[in-house]
This record gives sequence, C-alpha cells and structure tokens, in this order.
Amino acid sequence: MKRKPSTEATSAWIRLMRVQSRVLDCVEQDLKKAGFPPLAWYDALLELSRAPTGELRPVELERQMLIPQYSTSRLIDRLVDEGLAARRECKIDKRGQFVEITEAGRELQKRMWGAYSAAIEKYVGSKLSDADAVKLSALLDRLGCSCGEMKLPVNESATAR
Amino acid sequence: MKRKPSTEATSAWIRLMRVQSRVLDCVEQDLKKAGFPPLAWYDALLELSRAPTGELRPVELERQMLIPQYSTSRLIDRLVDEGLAARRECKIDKRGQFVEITEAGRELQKRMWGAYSAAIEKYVGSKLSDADAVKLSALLDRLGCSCGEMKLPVNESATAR
DNA sequence: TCAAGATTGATGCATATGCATCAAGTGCGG
DNA sequence: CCGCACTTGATGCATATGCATCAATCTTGA
Repeated sequence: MKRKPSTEATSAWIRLMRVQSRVLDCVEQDLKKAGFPPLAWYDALLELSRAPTGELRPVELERQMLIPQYSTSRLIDRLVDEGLAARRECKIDKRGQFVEITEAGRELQKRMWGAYSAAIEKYVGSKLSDADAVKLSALLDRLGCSCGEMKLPVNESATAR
Repeated sequence: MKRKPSTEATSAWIRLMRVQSRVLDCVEQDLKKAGFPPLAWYDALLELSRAPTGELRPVELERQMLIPQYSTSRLIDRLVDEGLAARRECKIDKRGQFVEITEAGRELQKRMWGAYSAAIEKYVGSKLSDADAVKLSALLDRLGCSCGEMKLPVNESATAR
C-alpha cells in the first residue's frame, strides 16, 4: 500500500533539525565564551565520572556517546594530553585498555556542568513549562528508539554529537 | 529570585540532542548509500531552486542556512565545481555575486528529495501520528525563536546543519 | 590445539571546519 | 568630495573528521 509522505512528519523533522542546531550553537557559544572545551569533552568526562570505578573501556565510551571508533580514540588522546584522563592497562584483555578520569577531569566536568546547565535553562528551560518539557521528551522518545538496529542508551546523560 | 534548574528541561534537551543525532545519522547514511552528496548540498540547492530567479547572493544563502560565511563560500565552490550552480556577476554591488542553480542542480535536488523524503518517512513519519507530529512541531517552535538575536526562518525548508 | 575470523584500538591520508584576516567595494558623515 | 567604518566574499593556516587499514589480541570451532 502506498503511504503519502506525511507533511506533518516532514515539518516536524525540519523543525527538529533547525531548533536543535540553533540551540546547540547558542549553548556551545556560551560554553566557549566561558573558556570551556567542546561539549564532546563534557560528555566523555561525564560518562567516565559515572562509571562506578571511574574508568571505562574506550569501546564502551564509544557506544555510550554514539560516535565512531576513531573519534573516541582521538578524543581520549586529547583528554589524556590535557591531564583530564589517563590510559590504564587492561589486564583481562591485552588488546584493550581502560580510560580513567583524573581529579582534574572530575573537577572540569563539574565546572562545565555549571555553565552547561545554565545554558540549558536559558535556552530551553525558560521557554518551556515543565509540563511541556515532559510532553516534548515523550514525543522525542518515540522517535529515538530502534533507528536501524542500534539501541538508544536511555540514561540521563549529556549530548553526544 | 532563584530558579531551580529544571530537570524536565534538561531531560528534554538531552533527548532532543540524542534523537536528532541518531535520526540524522540514519538519514545521512541512507542518502550516502544511495550515492548522494551531503544534506548541506541539498539544503543549498533547495534554497536556490526556491528563489524566484533561481539565484541568491551568498550572504542570503548563508542566513537561510544558518551556517558561517566561510562555510557558505566553500560550499558554493563545491557546487560550482560539480556544475550544480554557477557564479554570476552582481551588477548592483561589485563586491558581491549571485549564485545561480543550474539544470543539473535542480535535477539533483529533486532526486535527492526522493531519497530524503523517503528517509524522513521511514525514521520519523512511521513513528509518529500526524497529530503527534503537529504537537512536536508546536513544542519545538517555542524553543526555536529568538535564541540570542538571530531570527529563525520559518519556511518549510531542509535541514541546515 | 591451531587456524580462521572477530574485536579492540591506532593511524596515514584526504577532506572539511573554525578562526583570523584580507582585499575590494559600498555608503555615510562631514 | 574625502575618509572611515562597514559589508561582502575568499583564503592561509591549524585543527578536526571520515575512511580505510593495520597490528595485536581474543574467540571459536574443527
């Protein structure tokens, strides 16, 4: 059976794209003006800081953040260069490694959250009632799941590009 | 007065980010597998094809697409290299120029819309009723406007990153 | 136990992006 | 009319990303 290409879906998608990129630009701009590194760093630090042991395998980080493998690899390089994380040997799998967040990393993550949450409040919270935010979340959730075959990690996390 | 950082807004924002990037990945993947260039090309071609005369000043394109000036400049380079657009002299302002879409450009835009609309249907339309899509659009609209000082072009357009 | 295949993470190379700056042209105030 | 600030669009350079591929290790199954 033929299904007419839904105008409503198209228009919702276009708004989704535009709003997301507009707001993201604003948020990143604020963070950058406050002298912070890109959001991807925050995401990684957050994931690491949440791990019970403060360390994760790169491959886990990659799956949490939904970014390609080489991207994870180089992101870790940068975090390590800045002393925000450290590579630790993985005894159970010699191919692999653990990435452990450092104290400096935890501290940066917390400071960034200050600026980040303020930006979210400014660009999202102030425009939407709590009830509407809940509705929005619910509608988005329906889109999120099972796009192709990957699974969407549902945890309250950061933003991953 | 102090305003507690809304958990709801935060969670809505995170979902917005994740869903957008997930679905966008899927859509771009489909387009790429079908042998098409990136969505940004489509956006530009669409804007050009919509212009009554089939041509726009780079600076207009830039404002429509919400991308930085140098990015527009180089995107146009690529379109021109591929014969999808042509630079035309601007008689009224000798600094400037017009970019005109070619027949090949119009044709590619139409072919891409075929694949693009199919992807939107697949990843968005099939997951959301029309009514829900409308609700989603409405909620997103509230976020879109007046982030900082720029204006959101409301026209039904493509996606601009 | 060992070979074939899969997984983990790094990297060389081409391309794309961000930033700063530039040259050319416009337009406004005096 | 002139000079000065602004707009338009391009570009050099550093950095980031995507793609393909690699080496090392792990796992499976005959």
